[in-house]
Amino acid sequence: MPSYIKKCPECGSINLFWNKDRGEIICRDCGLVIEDKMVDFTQEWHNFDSDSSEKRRRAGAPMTYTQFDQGLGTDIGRKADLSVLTTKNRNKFFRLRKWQYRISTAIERNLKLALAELKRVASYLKLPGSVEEEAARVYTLAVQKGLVRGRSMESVVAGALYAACRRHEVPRTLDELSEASGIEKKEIGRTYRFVTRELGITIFPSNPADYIARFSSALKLSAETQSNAIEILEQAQKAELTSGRGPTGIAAAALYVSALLHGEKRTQREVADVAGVTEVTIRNRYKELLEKLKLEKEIKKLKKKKI
DNA sequence: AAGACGAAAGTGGTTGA
DNA sequence: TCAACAACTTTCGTCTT
Repeated sequence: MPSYIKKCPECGSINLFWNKDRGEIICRDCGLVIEDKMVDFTQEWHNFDSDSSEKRRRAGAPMTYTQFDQGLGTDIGRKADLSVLTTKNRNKFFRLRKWQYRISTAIERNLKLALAELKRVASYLKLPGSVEEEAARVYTLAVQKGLVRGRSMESVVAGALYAACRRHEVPRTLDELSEASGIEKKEIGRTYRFVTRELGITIFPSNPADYIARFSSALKLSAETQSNAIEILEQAQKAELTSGRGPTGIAAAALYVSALLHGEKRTQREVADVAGVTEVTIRNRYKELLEKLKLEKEIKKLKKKKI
């Protein structure tokens, strides 16, 4: 314990605890971290939760993936009878072992960095643990296939997360991923497509209904409006208005109509912002919805009532 | 004054030769 | 590999409330 620290500046307690591994000095009474001199490379892993079991899980999952890697790869052993080999073959043997060592440590190092980044982005987006794990798995596979080469680690992480979100039906838009990871939208899209294609991951086109809940709460709309929006979406799907169109645009338009019908009017601008599309797109989808779903009457009725 | 609407031109991605 | 194409965006002017 450094001598210049005598008591906790927060509560005055002298009951201090020095965690040498972490380089922290912690007050046992109020929990304040008084000193953390040591550079802590595991920082992000702890920043976002206080729960200790969570901490362990965070550290645990990546290790299983690195173990998993060991399980797949075959180690070049040390106990072979080298005397039966020719000099040439013996040199080859040593060379191979050296290379394997280099490659496996490189992969591990990359994984550690990448998974820390993945945690950071995932918790920024408040993604559930299952998605995070899936993304970690996808990323690990990508590393093993050498898909990261020539691409930035961060963009592959973002792509893996995007894929995991889609698979678990908790889609985030590319814009959100982009904001969280600091990678350009098109770059994420590109690595996403590349990685899923190379790994043979098939992903169904995302369902507009998956977006409704999130957009709806962002706009502070009622539950009825939300469920009605989903009904509108189902009708739209039957009328084949959804194929080929951006799911976010459709979701936004359905929500916009539903809000109108429930007297919770939001401007096109507001809806467009949370959905990450433009007003124009909402207008186009909105127009189609009105035409095909016979909703004009209802809208007109509403207008008359107000006048 | 703000929102809604629509036209026109531009962008990035997919598809089919 | 390139051009055609559809969806979407941006921009801007006009109409409505």
